[in-house]
Order: sequence, then C-alpha cells, then structure tokens
Amino acid sequence: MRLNTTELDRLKTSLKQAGLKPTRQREHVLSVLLARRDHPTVEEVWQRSRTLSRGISLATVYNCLESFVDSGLVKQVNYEREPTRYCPNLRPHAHFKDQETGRVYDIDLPNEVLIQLNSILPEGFRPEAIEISFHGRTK
Amino acid sequence: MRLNTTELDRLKTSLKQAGLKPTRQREHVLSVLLARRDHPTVEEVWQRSRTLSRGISLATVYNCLESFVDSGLVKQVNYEREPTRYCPNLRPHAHFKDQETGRVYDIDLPNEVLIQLNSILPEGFRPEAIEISFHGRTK
DNA sequence: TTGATATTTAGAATGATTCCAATTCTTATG
DNA sequence: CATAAGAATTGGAATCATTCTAAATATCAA
Repeated sequence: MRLNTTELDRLKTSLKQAGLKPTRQREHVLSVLLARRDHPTVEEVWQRSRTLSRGISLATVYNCLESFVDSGLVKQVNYEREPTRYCPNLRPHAHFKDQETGRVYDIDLPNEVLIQLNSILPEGFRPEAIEISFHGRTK
Repeated sequence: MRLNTTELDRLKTSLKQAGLKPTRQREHVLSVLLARRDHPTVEEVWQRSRTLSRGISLATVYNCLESFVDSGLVKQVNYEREPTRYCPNLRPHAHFKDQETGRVYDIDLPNEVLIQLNSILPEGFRPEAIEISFHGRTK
C-alpha cells in the first residue's frame, strides 16, 4: 500500500469533492479499499490498514467507512446479521453470495432491469435506493 | 388472540407439515404472526405473545421464529443493522421501507421480473433466494 | 500563527442475538 | 396408559458488532 504522489492527490481530490477533510487516515483507508475489488468487513479493512505508520484505531476505521458511505464513495453490503461489508464498486449492481465459500460477487444491473423494478412500485413510492442480494451456489 | 379449535388444528397441521413439533408456544407465536400482515421485530412478537397464559420467554420467541424461518413458514427482513423483522407473507415479494415512518411495505414480484433477474446471473450461478429491498419516501 | 471546527482515539457502553445447562414437554413404543 | 428418549423451553450469562464518550490532536481559513 505504497502511494505515489499522483495517487495520493487523486485520493485527496475525491475526499474533498465528497466534502470530507483529507486526513492521513481517510486517505489510507480509502486507498486500501480501492486496492481490491472485494467486500471486506470493518475488521478486515482495519487489518489491511495496520501498515499505516503509527497505526490506526478501529474506531477510526468505523468513522472513515461511515463517512465514505454517507458521501457516496463506497457502498454497504449486508447479509443477514453478519458484520457489514464495504464495496468500492459504485456502478449499479446486485450481490451474489456463495453460501459455500461466503464470497460475495458483484452482478452488474442492466438499466432495463432497474426500470422494470421501478415499474412494480405503486403510485407515490419514490425509491432512493434499491438493494438486490442473491444467495446460492456457484457450481 | 383467542383461537378456536379449527384455527388451532390448522396451525398444528402447518407446524407438523413443516417438521416442527406443535408446541403451545409455537402455535401461539405463529398465530400472533399470522394475525397481522406486518413486519414485527422479535421484541414486538414477544410483546404480542405475552397474553399466552404463563407467559413465554424471549428466548423461546427467538427459537420459534428461527425454526419457522428454517422450515419456510415465515421470511426474515433485514434493513441495515436494525433488529431483524419477520414477515408472514410467503408470496414472492420485495420490501419497501419508508424512511420517514420506518414502515415496511410488501411489493408483489411479478414472475417476469423474477425471470429477468435470474437472467442477469453469469453461467453457473444457482440462486436459492433473492432479496430485494427498496427504501425511500412514499409521498 | 491562530482560533474555530473537525477528526482521531482508547476504552466503556449498548443492544440484538446466541449460548448454557437445568427443567419440562412431546410422542413413539411397549 | 406408562415410560423413556429426544425436543423444546427457560432465565440468565455471554458474545460481539457497533456506537458512544470525552480528551487529545489535526485541519484550514483568515
């Protein structure tokens, strides 16, 4: 998780655009999150962030992830009551959880599916978000 | 929550069909759940079940609901990390949560929507369940 | 540089849920 | 009907992801 100046500047800019002060911790957590296209838990993000010199507290990882979600930089994924997972993929997508491995896959959502889904809502229902999660086997 | 013999027999039968011993507590919790088409939390189910003579323990309500879900008699609804809610509607449906009132509505899922949703999965993905939750305003 | 405001932090607190081990119930079988 | 084996129920303790707290530190506009 070595960041060159260009990457760092890019992160600072995304944070500022999102209305967040670009702190050392936020830059680090965000870079850790963007480094892999998976769905880590808070605990996992914390583990991956330990390399930060002088460390980072678990509370801060919670704080960072919360502010990222609030400002739309990442998404949350919840399966049942398991620990919340975080997802750096911002395109509209569903999730598929392999019940054998526990692994979560992103499934792209074509626009026509979104349109059809909105069409099943009664008059007056204004969705702000939709979450679609499959679970099953991947063969 | 007065049960006549016919209703009681019907409950006993559903429980047996689901492979569950028809105990006094299960019959009561199930009847409480079927009495309203809403989405109560465990705590709420417990409150509504207090009328049972000699009471019922919270642990038992948890146990009953878990066994109902396992045997397909009711569904679970999760929104973020809020307490799990239980849903007696077994038809395929999505949920819509009004972010102002917190109320959860059932939205029927037409078969063609289900078919379209399955069609977006890659080769080899075998879904066993799908969960669709909207949240937004109802105007 | 400085002050106002925001962020970070360690540890305590919270709260839904699960676990535990003792008691009570259900039911198949004699 | 009696009985015994396996299930279910129970109150309370334990768990654990998450939130809260209040003190220390950092950011940034002026």
